[in-house]
Order: sequence, then structure tokens, then C-alpha cells
Amino acid sequence: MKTDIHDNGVKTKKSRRSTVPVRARILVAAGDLFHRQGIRGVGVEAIAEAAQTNKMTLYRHFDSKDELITEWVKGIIAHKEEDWKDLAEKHRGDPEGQLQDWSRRTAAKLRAMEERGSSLGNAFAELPDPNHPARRVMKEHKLREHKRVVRLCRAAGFRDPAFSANLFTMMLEGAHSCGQSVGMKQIGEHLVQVVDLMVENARRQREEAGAR
Amino acid sequence: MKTDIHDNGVKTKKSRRSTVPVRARILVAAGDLFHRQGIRGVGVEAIAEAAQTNKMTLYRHFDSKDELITEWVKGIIAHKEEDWKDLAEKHRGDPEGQLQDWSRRTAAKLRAMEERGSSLGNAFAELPDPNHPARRVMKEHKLREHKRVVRLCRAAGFRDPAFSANLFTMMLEGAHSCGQSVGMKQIGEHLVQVVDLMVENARRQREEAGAR
DNA sequence: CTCCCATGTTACCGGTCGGTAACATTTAAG
DNA sequence: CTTAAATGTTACCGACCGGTAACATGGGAG
Repeated sequence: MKTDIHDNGVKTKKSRRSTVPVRARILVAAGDLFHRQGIRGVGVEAIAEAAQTNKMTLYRHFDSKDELITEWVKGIIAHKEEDWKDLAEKHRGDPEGQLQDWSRRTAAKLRAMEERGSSLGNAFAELPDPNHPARRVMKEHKLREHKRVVRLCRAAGFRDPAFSANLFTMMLEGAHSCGQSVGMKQIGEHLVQVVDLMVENARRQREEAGAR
Repeated sequence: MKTDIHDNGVKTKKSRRSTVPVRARILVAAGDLFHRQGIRGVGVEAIAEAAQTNKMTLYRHFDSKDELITEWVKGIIAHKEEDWKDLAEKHRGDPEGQLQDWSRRTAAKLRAMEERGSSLGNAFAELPDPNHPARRVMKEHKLREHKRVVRLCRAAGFRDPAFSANLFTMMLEGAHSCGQSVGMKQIGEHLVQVVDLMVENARRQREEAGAR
């Protein structure tokens, strides 16, 4: 249960019109619109309105639209990395379980997500400039995440951790992409199946090697 | 050898400034800019300049920017589906070979593509409107392509064609996505490895079933 | 109550974008 | 050469966008 939004400023901060502070409202409104209409497809005014405020207030909290984008991206990333930590605590010392559970959580999200793919994936497409701060942050996160997966695959005793990790990451990324383009149901289920297969395979190989 | 561009109008058509007709020049210029800077990130004027012409001429060949986008997308799709046909002819009656060769061709393209993912994938992210003609065309194509893969998997005698096809498509899609986000080398190679593994696995199962 | 500070309001700016009108220029065909 | 069609040139339009200035409002803390 993560309630990092409300009561962040203990009680000295803003709480005028809504119970949730402006900055947070702007971020969720922006996120919603960015995700549904695309980053470049939504203007700051529309974001302010959706957040039940106005452009001026928005610009008092964010220097520019680019910074707003970046902060939004950072929020998503922070949330995801927190999920990874929760996962690590829940399945402490069980890398296979972590990989499997992550695939299941992803499948659950996929089921809820219609037509539009991953926010980060779309953001990559919409921010081609390699120097855009949001893109840098996203790239760093993707690298960290992939390293984490490699580590998990190694800890799980996979024969070729780099290969398995690439497969894992490729499938996760591909599942989101397919959700938007091909629009397949069952993706989530099949994703889970594959990861389970990978784990079973590794386990069987380990047992055979142990029995030999 | 596909030379559907030059000499299209036999000789009655345009060949004023360049040997390649204007419309085609506009399409390749647009494609290049769309791919590198994003569809929404490039204006029609820039496209016209890159095509060594001007905005007016562009609008004499395309009713709107949206139509230009759609025609560009159609071109990519036509090219891809032609590739599939070539593949089918080259490996007639050999569905496994088709799947494997396609993964190898994809790997080759991935090696050349840096930072920026698949044009169609990015277009999906940049055109969220489900009624946009380009998006409709893309979606139809993706569905056709996936059906084709299902057919190939069935013909290859895979135990669960729907599952294998989803896996195949997911990996292809994911490979492009990863190329942009994680930026992994080896993706192509690992993609090829997985597909080869799938084929080998199916073959072994078939032999075991035959020997039983 | 009073003062302060975050927010709301309005109007505005420069720039860019998609798209068009009107006219000049080139080019190939007859 | 004449002519007609395709292309080039310039200027322009309205709409929107990101961003800012100036001022009004309102509520909470002392």
C-alpha cells in the first residue's frame, strides 16, 4: 500500500481546492492525457484544465513542458522500480519466483490496457532527440532494469543468463507493443507460459546435471 | 529486383529536375524525416525541402499531411508484404525455413537500425486516434501478418500454433522495441536463436511422436 | 484582523504549423 | 513555335502552441 501522494508536505503544503496537491494533480492529468493522446498531441492548457487548474499555476510548478514530461516519466520509473523492490522482498532468495511473478503482474496490466501500449515505449517513439532529458532518464532506467533481469537469470542458474535475460526483456517489451499493434488477447497468458517454461527448463537441466 | 519507381508513367510523366518523380521523392523524404524525428516532429515544409521541391507541389500530390502519412505507411506495408511473398517463394513448402529466414532478415535489419525502432511501431505510438486512416491500415496489416505467422506455425506442425505464433510475433515486435529502448546488441542473434530453438523443438517432438 | 503566499484570471507574445491563392516559370508534346 | 500541364515562388491566412506579465482572489497562520 503506497500512499506517497497525499500528506507529503506533512500539512504545511497546499490543500486548497482539492485534497490532493496541485502538482500531483497536474502530473496525473498530464500522464492520463499523454498516454491517451500522445505527448505531442496534448497542449499544456488542456493538461491544466484536466488538472482543474490553469496554465500559470502549471508553469509555477514546472519550468517547461519538457520538464513536466520528464517529471512524469520519472514518476513512472520510480513506481516501477518500487514494484521491483516489492517483488524482491516478496520472493527473497527466489529469483525464479521473481521472474515469474513479474510476468504475471505484467500480464495483469496487459489485460487492463487496451489499444494503447506502454507509456514509456510510446514516449521513446515520441521523443527521438537523444538529448531529451526524459529520454536519457528512460534509457538509464531500461538499462538498470535489464541488468536486474540479467542478475536474476544468473541467480536462477540459467545456462546463458545474457540470452535468457534478452529473451525475457524482449518478450516483455514485445507484449506491450503487440497489445497496441496486433491487439492480441492471450498475450499475457502466453507471456506467463513462456517464462514458466524457461524456469522449468532451467530446473530440469539443473536436476539432470545434479543426477549425472 | 523491384523497380516500381522509375519509368512508372512509361515516359509521359514527370522527370523535370531529377530522374526520380516528385511524388516518390516526397515519400522517401517524408519517410526519412518521419523515422528520424517522429511524424509530429516534422513539418510539411521541411519535407518538401528535403524532397527538393516545395510545399505547393507537395499539396498537389497529397491532400493533407495525414494522407501523406497514410501513403507512406502503405508503402512500408506493401514492401513488407512483398518480402513475405519472396520468402514464401524461396522456401516453398518449408514453413520452418520461412520463419527462420524471416528472423534472420529481421536480425540483419536490427543490426543496421540504431537508436530508433520500427517505423510502424513508432507510428502506432504517434497516431493514437483509432480512426486515423494510417492507423487502420497498420492494424489491418499487423493482423494479416500475424495470421500468416499462425498459418506458418500450423504448417510447421507446432503443437500449439496460436501460442508459437504469439511468441514469434511478440519477439519480433519486442526486438524492435528493445533496439530503441534498451539498445542491446545481440538482440538479432538471440532472436534467431530462439526461433531456431522453436523449430528444433517441434522437429524433435514430431520425431518422437513418429517413433512412438 | 492582517498579511502573505499560493492560486486564479485575463490578456498577450512570438513562433510554427497545416493549408491556400495567385502568379511566374519550366518542360515536353504537337 | 505554341500550348497545356506540371512545377516553382511568394505571400498569406487562421489556428494553435509554449510561455509570460500583470493583476485579482482567497485562505491560512501569526
